[in-house]
Amino acid sequence: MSEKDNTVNIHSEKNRYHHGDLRSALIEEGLKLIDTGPADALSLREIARNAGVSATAVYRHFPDKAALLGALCLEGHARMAKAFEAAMASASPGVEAFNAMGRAYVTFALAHPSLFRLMMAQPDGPVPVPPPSPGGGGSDGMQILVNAIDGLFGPDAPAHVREAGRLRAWSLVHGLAMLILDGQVPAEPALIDAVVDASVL
Amino acid sequence: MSEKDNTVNIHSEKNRYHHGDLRSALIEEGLKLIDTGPADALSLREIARNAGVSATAVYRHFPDKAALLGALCLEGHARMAKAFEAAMASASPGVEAFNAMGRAYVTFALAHPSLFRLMMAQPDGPVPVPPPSPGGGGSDGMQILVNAIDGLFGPDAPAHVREAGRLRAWSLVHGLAMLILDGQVPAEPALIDAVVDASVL
DNA sequence: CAAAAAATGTTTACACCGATAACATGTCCG
DNA sequence: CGGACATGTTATCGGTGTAAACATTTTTTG
Repeated sequence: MSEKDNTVNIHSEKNRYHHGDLRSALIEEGLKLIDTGPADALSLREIARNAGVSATAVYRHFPDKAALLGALCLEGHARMAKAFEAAMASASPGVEAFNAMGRAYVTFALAHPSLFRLMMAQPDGPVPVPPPSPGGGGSDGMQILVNAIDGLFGPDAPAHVREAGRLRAWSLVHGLAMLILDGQVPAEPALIDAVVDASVL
Repeated sequence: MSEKDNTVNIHSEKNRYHHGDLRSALIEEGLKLIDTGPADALSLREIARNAGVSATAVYRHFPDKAALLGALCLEGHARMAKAFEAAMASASPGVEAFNAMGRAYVTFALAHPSLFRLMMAQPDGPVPVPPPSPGGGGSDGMQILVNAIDGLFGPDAPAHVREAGRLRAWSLVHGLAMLILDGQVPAEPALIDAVVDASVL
């Protein structure tokens, strides 16, 4: 078809370029889909379909499916960081803030099961709580959490003590979240509180 | 081929029936395969292929892929129970035995990553540590673990205290195992000890 | 401004997967 | 022997991720 009919095809704010920026659209659709089903049911083709584009178009923006999922993880970590900051803000400093953080961790996992799973299954992605290993990056605003934990142990506690405490707390909330997500433990708020509130003992 | 050459085809202890019991062979091949790769790469077709049988033959013994995986989980739980009993046996009763148990949990997870993941992802399967929910079955020899935990809290401790302690300990070791399996935390034995040995604090 | 270059999207194709249906074969029991 | 049954196979379907070749649009450049 060499003739254009009536539609302007110069980029009119919404129909710019070929699609308008795909890549963002793909990430958006991906996030929308991943919250409505198991993580392994998330297919590249379905994301593309929902974005109104051919399956192989995805490969112009991501080298493969894993890369697209990686982008979803990144956005997920940003959201989790926001949830942490909010929890941190609405609690007085000290143990209370620490527990609020733990609750926020579990709450986020339960609210976005597949996304959470995906985030944690990304071995090279950012990490919510930096492990005691050298060079463990740590994600966006998570320094807040680290500071909170370090504060609990006192600023003069040896590094390895603070690090072990960090890992212990992380393991506890992570394990609880996973067990609930996998259906091994019921999602009763009382249970969650009982575990989380003991995380610093 | 209407003639049989030399092999007897009456069931001679090993070549009985069509295959000699498939189903067991499938489970065996499945367990062999799942320990040499990621869990989601475990395909029904590959298991059948390795068992020297057509893909659809599987459906004579399992209604679908999930059922076959379920059978793998069952065997996995049996093995984990064995590991627990061994750990329990080689430690003096009390806190020491309890910590040995936690270490055994993490050790099993690291030794059989995909199988462990599969076992834990089975919402309806047996559960290594019965959660505080009513009717939580608990797997094979796991009553030993429950008894050990209950012993730590004293026999006169309220039920909900013992149950919360159980869930806390389980969450801790499970979270640690998962974080290591997902590559979020390095698998350093010192770290594992630091976390596990604090599980009853 | 026009033509070359780059970016973006589509069609086609392949190998793999889980699952169903129809068919073939071996085994057991009357 | 001969049917009834259990078991295994082939053919096929819709689904997936991905690569190759092609088409189109935007950008860049002479």
